[in-house]
Amino acid sequence: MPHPRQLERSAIVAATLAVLDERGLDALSLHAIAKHLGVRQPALYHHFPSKAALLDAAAAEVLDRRHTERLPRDGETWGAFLARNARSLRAALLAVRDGARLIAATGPRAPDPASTLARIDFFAAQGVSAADAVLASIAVSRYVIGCVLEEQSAPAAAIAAPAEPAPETERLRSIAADLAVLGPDREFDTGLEALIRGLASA
Amino acid sequence: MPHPRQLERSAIVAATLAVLDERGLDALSLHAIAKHLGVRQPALYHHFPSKAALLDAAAAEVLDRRHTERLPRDGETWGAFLARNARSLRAALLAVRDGARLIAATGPRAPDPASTLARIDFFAAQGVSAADAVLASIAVSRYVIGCVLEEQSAPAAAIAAPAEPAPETERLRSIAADLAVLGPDREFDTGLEALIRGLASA
DNA sequence: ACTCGAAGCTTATCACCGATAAACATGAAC
DNA sequence: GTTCATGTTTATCGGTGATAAGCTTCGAGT
Repeated sequence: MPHPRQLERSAIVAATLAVLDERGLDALSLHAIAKHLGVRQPALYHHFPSKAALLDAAAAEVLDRRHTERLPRDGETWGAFLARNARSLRAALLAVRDGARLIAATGPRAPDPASTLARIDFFAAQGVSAADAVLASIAVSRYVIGCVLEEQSAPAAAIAAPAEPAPETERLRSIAADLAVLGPDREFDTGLEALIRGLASA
Repeated sequence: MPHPRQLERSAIVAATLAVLDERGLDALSLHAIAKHLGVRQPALYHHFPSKAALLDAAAAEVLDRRHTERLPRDGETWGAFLARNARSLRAALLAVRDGARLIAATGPRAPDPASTLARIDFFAAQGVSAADAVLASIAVSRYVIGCVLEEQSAPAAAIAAPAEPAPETERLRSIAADLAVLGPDREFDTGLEALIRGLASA
């Protein structure tokens, strides 16, 4: 290594996430990332072959760092595990600006085979077939991504505010207000718990 | 209207969807759309204030045109309606290349108040509160978007194919193969039916 | 019927993006 | 001390969304 290597992959990924939090995914440019590192833009290409590869690494970093609840615990029901796993994934995506879009934009992540098999065995020990276990896991993760995608996209203005206050819309406003007090967490949990409950009664 | 107006909003939207199907969302440029219309790129700005507005219109067009099953039928249970609605939404998104990403990229769509209230009344007639009705609808639509997003993003290579065929991975391959024969529709329906079943047993 | 104004297109151009090529610097290996 | 690969730089390319200014054509007003 002939150079003091002032640039490390991990530093670039960290800078990427910092700029992402500042500017959002749409305004995330290699120029901005390089500037954040005190470096010129083409320097990044010595560590990542393309912007897409850099975003891939950033997405993986978010999941590795924050999506911690990935393994089942002893004595846990598979439903409880799926719920815990889902909430962990959601928290990870919410922790970064445009986190869901970031994960969706990058290619499909491949969980390491060992933990996948551990999951399958964990389900099998409770009488769930491998196919059903994978189907349930997929359904839950897709629900989570769909939820966070909308949570981060919408400006939290539940139902659109129309120009003139017709009597109908007043009723909608009131319903939207009822929804708003529940909060996004409750909103998410309602669907999550329903999904898992339904998977259990298959 | 002083000019023969060779360009109509609807024609522009149609061209946008055509180019989208040819090139995909990432390669969708105003230049390509204009070329498809036999027109120069800045001409589009006389009909849409920005590319985002054009994509908004295109997304709305997809939903208006293809997501047809939006209203409940007489005598239908709310679960059956939600399932029919969800499958219609999924079909609409799948009908266009990158359909889910298109819908996700554009702002939140506001369904017209009348049909929203009709939905709520339909749920109410079966003893479901307005808040629960909206929560259920939101959960289902988010699940659908999450599903189609992954269906259109993944190259259908269920679980990643590793380089060396370790004994573990062979088991995974076999499970993945079992999953693949079920097909994406069955995969989607499994989660959808579970979600609705769970919502019903709240 | 002639003008006039504006709609709708054009050409020209801008700043910015991701990406590549080539030149330059630095430090380790011998 | 020379060599050379590594990692940076500057310069540049094609393409993007967007804006400005000019030209053409029609419809409206008198």
